[in-house]
Amino acid sequence: MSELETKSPGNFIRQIIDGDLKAGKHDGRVHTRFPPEPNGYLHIGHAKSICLNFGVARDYQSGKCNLRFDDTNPHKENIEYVDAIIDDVKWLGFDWQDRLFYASDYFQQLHDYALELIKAGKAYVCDLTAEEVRDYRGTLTEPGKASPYSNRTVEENLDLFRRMKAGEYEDGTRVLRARIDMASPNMNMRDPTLYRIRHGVIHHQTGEAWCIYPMYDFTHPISDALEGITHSLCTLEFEDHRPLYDWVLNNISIASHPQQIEFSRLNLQYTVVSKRKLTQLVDEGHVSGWGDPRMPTLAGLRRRGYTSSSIREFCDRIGVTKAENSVEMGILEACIREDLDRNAPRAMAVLDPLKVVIENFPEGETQQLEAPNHPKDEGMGKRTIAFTRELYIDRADFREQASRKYKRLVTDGEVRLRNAYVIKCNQVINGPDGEIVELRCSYDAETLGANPQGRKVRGVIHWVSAPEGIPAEIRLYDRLFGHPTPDGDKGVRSFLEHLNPDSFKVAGNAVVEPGLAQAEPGANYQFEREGYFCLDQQDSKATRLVFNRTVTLRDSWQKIDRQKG
RNA sequence: UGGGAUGUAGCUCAACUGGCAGAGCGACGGACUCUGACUCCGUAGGUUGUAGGUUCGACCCCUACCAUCCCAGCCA
Repeated sequence: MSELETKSPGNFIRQIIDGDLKAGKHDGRVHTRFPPEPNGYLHIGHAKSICLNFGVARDYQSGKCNLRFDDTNPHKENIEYVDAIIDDVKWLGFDWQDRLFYASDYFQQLHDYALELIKAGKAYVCDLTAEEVRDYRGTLTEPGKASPYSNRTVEENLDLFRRMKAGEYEDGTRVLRARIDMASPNMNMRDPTLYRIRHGVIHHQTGEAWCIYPMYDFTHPISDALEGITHSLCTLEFEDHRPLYDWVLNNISIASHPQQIEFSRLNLQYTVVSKRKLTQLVDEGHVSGWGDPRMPTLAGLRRRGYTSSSIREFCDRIGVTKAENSVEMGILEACIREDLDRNAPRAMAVLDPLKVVIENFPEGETQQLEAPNHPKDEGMGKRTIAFTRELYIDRADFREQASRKYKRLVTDGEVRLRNAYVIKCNQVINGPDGEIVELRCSYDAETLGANPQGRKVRGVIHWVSAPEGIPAEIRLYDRLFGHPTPDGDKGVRSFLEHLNPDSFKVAGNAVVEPGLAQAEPGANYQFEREGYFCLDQQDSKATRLVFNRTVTLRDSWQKIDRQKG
């Protein structure tokens, strides 16, 4: 039953690889890499890339996938992110074996290749300020003009670059640039920056060994080549960078030449999948952190109760193409529901308790009833639940009067208590404000595991024993944004305006069945008729159980209510 | 008004590379049910962005147009 051994569906990238294999390219090897920058937590969009890269490696004979941190900008990067990313990729179910790398592992080699370019007259040290560089670059419709420093001699460039490295110059005073074509219609080819100076930052891997740091466009192709990557998969915005990727490899003495292939990033409705925006949500305190259960981060989804296999399944279902996309949240939800319906044990929890007194059940007595942990999987075993004279049902499961569509308890009506007896509501007790505070009911002792004689009971509701049940806090999460594309709405100043104020609610007076005291942190349950929940890994304590709602059950009554009421 | 890409069902993707346009999710209707869940059965939904062209035959090839996305960081 290991999903990891199941092949992912085909896509255009796998077709390219198939073709390459048939043509005998790359000595018949397939080697990919997942190259995160450790400047934030991984999100569901990264999961798409991880599943693609590691999935390809898994599905091809002797395929390999490296985990490589693209850590060339110490300003934004952080060891905390490195650790979190490692955890997340592992959790997602993938293994890079002994191939954990850092672009910073190659700083010396990168530097030496830069020297090669300088010696070949293909790179130069430029003294222009950042603004001047921008001016010289031209615009989308006008060509740029050559930097006044682009004609320095090789010797001068070598000397200047050596001194850059030696720390003789301040940040921003000089850069190393490739000499390509200032008139190229592709902006990336207008003498792109290769190295910049960064003093006073401590790199999480290399410490203070370097004060010059290579740019992505220089680092990435070389790192790929050094690792023997065959197919370098990245997102669409790097399409324009491919000529530069190839230029770098074609102009240095490196034999290997991986093939860059671009695919479209994931967009998920009712959330944002952009590290910048997620960082903003965290920094400005709109969420409790990167692992907030409402975040589309892997850490957030995990805490919310999503399983890694459901996320892998999601990635298989959405596919890989080059088309812009906007994936409905329903697909992700369908994946977790499918997983949890099959695998999560059932339990009962009352979120908004309303007291019920079974008048014809003896006071002080507890009857242990038996209930299956899963309605369709006997292998999951049984549990006992306590039935007592006083119990709780959910306030929403009672109405003084209702139409025939309402299949729950009404005054003078009957309803089945799940896994227990049929009860009848005889009397409604109101509080001083007219609020319903208690229901006086009677139970039919003949109805345990049997239908009542001569009459039909229209509904089944869940319940928990009042004296035996355990108080719990149940956190109800909903979509973080109230708009399908919060970052795509031009009618609003900031995507933050679409934050859903109801994305987090707490059912603080919930009561759960006694057996849940033994729940393991992170364990998934279906609370019958409510949804899927997991025991919170961080905040739940033996003295105060905390559950997170992962997702509700599919809800066909909502629309019925909408239609009728 | 430069360059690069992308348009197939509501959404995400298929279509053996020129041979009767399908699937998953969703929607709608029904059956079943001690979860308004699950499961099962059924229905709707397409001028394949548009207009031409090539061909016995075009989602696929050609031309033009339209729409959308990306690119002017010493970010990745």
